[in-house]
Amino acid sequence: MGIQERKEREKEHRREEILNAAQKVFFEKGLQASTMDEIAEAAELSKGTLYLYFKSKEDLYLAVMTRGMELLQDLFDKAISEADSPLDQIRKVGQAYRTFFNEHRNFFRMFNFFQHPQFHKQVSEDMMAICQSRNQEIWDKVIGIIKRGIDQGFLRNDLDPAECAIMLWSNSYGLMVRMDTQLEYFRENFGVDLEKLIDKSNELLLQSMMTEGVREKMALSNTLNNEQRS
Amino acid sequence: MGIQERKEREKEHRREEILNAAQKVFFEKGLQASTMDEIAEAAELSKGTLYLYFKSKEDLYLAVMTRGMELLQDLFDKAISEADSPLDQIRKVGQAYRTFFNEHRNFFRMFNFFQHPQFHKQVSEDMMAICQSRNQEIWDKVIGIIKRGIDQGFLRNDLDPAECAIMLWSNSYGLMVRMDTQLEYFRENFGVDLEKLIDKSNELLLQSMMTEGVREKMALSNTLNNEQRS
Amino acid sequence: MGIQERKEREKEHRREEILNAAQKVFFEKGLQASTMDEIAEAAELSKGTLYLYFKSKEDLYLAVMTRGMELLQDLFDKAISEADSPLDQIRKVGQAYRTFFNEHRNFFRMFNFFQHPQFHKQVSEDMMAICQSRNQEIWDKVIGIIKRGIDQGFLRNDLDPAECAIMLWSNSYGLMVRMDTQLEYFRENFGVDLEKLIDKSNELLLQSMMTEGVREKMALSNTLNNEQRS
Amino acid sequence: MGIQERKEREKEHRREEILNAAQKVFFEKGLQASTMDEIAEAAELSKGTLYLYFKSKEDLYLAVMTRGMELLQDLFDKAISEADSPLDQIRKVGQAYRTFFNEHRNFFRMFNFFQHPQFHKQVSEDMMAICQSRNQEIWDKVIGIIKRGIDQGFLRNDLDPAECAIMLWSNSYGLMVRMDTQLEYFRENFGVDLEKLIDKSNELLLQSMMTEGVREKMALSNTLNNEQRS
DNA sequence: AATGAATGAGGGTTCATTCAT
DNA sequence: AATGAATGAACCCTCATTCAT
Repeated sequence: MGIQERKEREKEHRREEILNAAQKVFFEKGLQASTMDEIAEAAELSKGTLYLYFKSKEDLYLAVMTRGMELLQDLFDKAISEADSPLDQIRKVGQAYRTFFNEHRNFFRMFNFFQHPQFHKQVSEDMMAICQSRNQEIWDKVIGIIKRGIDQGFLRNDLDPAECAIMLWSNSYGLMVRMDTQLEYFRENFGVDLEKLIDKSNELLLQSMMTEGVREKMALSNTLNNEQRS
Repeated sequence: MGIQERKEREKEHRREEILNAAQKVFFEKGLQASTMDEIAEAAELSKGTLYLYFKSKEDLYLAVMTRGMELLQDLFDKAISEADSPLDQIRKVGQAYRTFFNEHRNFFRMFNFFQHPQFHKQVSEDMMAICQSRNQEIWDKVIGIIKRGIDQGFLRNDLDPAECAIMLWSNSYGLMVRMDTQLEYFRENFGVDLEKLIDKSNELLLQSMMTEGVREKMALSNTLNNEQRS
Repeated sequence: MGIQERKEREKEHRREEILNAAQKVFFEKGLQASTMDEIAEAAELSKGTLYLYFKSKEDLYLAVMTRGMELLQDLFDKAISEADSPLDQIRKVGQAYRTFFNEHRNFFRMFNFFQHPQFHKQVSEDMMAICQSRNQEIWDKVIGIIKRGIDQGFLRNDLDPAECAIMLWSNSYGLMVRMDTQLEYFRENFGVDLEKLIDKSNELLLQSMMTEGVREKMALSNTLNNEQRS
Repeated sequence: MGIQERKEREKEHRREEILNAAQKVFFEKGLQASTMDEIAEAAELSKGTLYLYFKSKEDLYLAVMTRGMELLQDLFDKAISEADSPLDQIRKVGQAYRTFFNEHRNFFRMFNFFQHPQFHKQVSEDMMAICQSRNQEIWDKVIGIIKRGIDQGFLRNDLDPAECAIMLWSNSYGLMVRMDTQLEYFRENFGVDLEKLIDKSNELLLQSMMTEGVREKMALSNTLNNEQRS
């Protein structure tokens, strides 16, 4: 048994090494421009070995994407579990998304890239199905939080939870894409700090979704906080 | 003279035909996955002929992108010139962007695609420069409108025009990407109509930027309009 | 009649212009690397027009080579006619060859290039035949001079005129090739002036072919010349 | 270990096979007119395989040239080491060059071809540098021998070793080119045996460079030899 | 399990030549 | 006579994948 287990572990370890190499190369060049040769070299393995662990280049890419999706899900799960109220959950999930964007930019870009319908035609249906299912898990999770926020009276009950989730997400997403591609342009030409703008914009949007009472309570606590600070 | 003119026209016409063919192929497969053979076949011309009109595949791609950028600029220019107030300009430009998204979806996707840093590595610096310069023209135009809106008292003067432009644009953009990729998913699972959500979300955002007076006047006129309709 | 003649002249003139252009391009890049487009552009004519005057790229190349061969023949003919003795003829022809090398280096190289058997396979048999016939005319001429030199007692009658011609020619030729490719190398590393070496070497070789009497007479006249100079 | 060595040998062997195929094709058609397809076919391998062993067509060509240069150098080295006096070295090196010309005619032609300035433009600078450095090694070697011949009193000390080397080499070279291209012409039309002419011409030239004493000693030994023979 | 040699199907681009105008 | 648009056959090189060892 022990031998078999060790072999199992070693195999898993080798798989991870290959994934690390592939991830590095894919991040740099994207799916098409990356070659199996490069990945093999980065993994310090022969090209043939890659095919023992992954059945194609695309399969490798999918495995890397899966890593990223798991990473995002973990961040979200952690945010949710650490928060002490539905409102806090929403905020922390938002922060988690921004963390993902900032600290795993390459995955953020990979996901963006993958969204393009052009891309879909170059990829097997299996891969598409897997990715979409993952994606929907995340959306279901986010919408679930908002729903709880409404049900527990934190957010206005005239709002649709799915719509709120989409608006909050898309608001962040849209600004992140801008930040990823034009951070310097806006800073230099218009003195705009996109990073702060994301925070600000998201908080404003969230407040407009809160019930009257919650908003007032929050304003009060902010005032107190500010007084304490000063 | 007539002969030369006709030849000129025919040549231009042939160029357009090639562009049409290339556009079709690029829309379907993207830059890398499209081949000159496919484009030549779509254009019903020999591959060599393509090179009489465009010096490389990339050049062809750039020409297609340029078409799209001109299209977007024209839509924006038309929107601006037809509007009768800065506020109306902002709204009409927003509508123009949504029109572009709805009626020229493939160009919208192409631009998205082009933004990816991975993509930049596969494209000449010349091409990047041209596209970025176009892009900045558009941003300058949009920010200009908002600035006028503030200067003429329609929008709150405590706001930064560039920040407003970015927020409005990114808000629409984020939702459009969602709509482009998950329209059906949200409609079927949560009954959300993304198209309406874009309108709604944009109008809300815009209102939060207006000065008190303007917002009230608008609310009044809306009431009147609604009464007239009913 | 006058009209036809003028047309004839114009046509000839146009042909010359094309040849000038082709020559320039061929000199720079050689047969294979030169394109009809380049030649057409250099001639400020359309590509199609080239084919009205020459039936192929190769044909054009042949015409340029012919020019060069005529040039060399003219130089030789002039040298021969201006000389006042067989010995002087030989010397002047040698000088003419060196003049050709120095002032029409590109033709010298073209001929060299053309000699390569590899090259022959890429060229029509017609072309080969024409060039070889020209080449033999020149050899016949040179050998003829030497023969006269022997017959009239200037050169040793135990020598074979063809052998002498070959030795003189090849001696110059071998040094010229060296000079063409390694002039700098030998000057910088060994202080050798290849140009002077050609003169010296040729004169030595020629003297070794002279009859005793002629050599003494020449030595005497050189002494006198040197005394006059000093 | 044995396995690795065998693989190493096999790989080397395969490389040689490819080189043999390439050599054959290059000899026939030259660099430009030879295609990788032809070489692959001659090697009975796929085109892709060629690129596992050589990074480009030019690299393959360079490898073939290198073979030739090594061959010539080996011949020269052997000639030098087998000779028992500087004078004998010079003679044996001359013979080695003639052997190279006779037995490796295609390499002789390849080197000629490579000298053409036109050719240089079609070849990478790296390649040029490598070939020139090889070429200079040979020249240095040849000049070195002559220098020793002078220093040890075999050759006249009023002569420059580099000049002598150039004259001897170029004399042979010029006649070889003639022989390569017009052997038949001269034999049939003028009864000249170019092969013997090279020997004779080279020996004459060498004698004119010897010191008086050496020349007399040689003449004497020749007389004796001839008497013994008769 | 791991290797890495071998494959072969393209991919973008070039260019001599033709031909309708 | 002159044009120049169009062709199509190559050419060099790449790379995902396979397979014998």
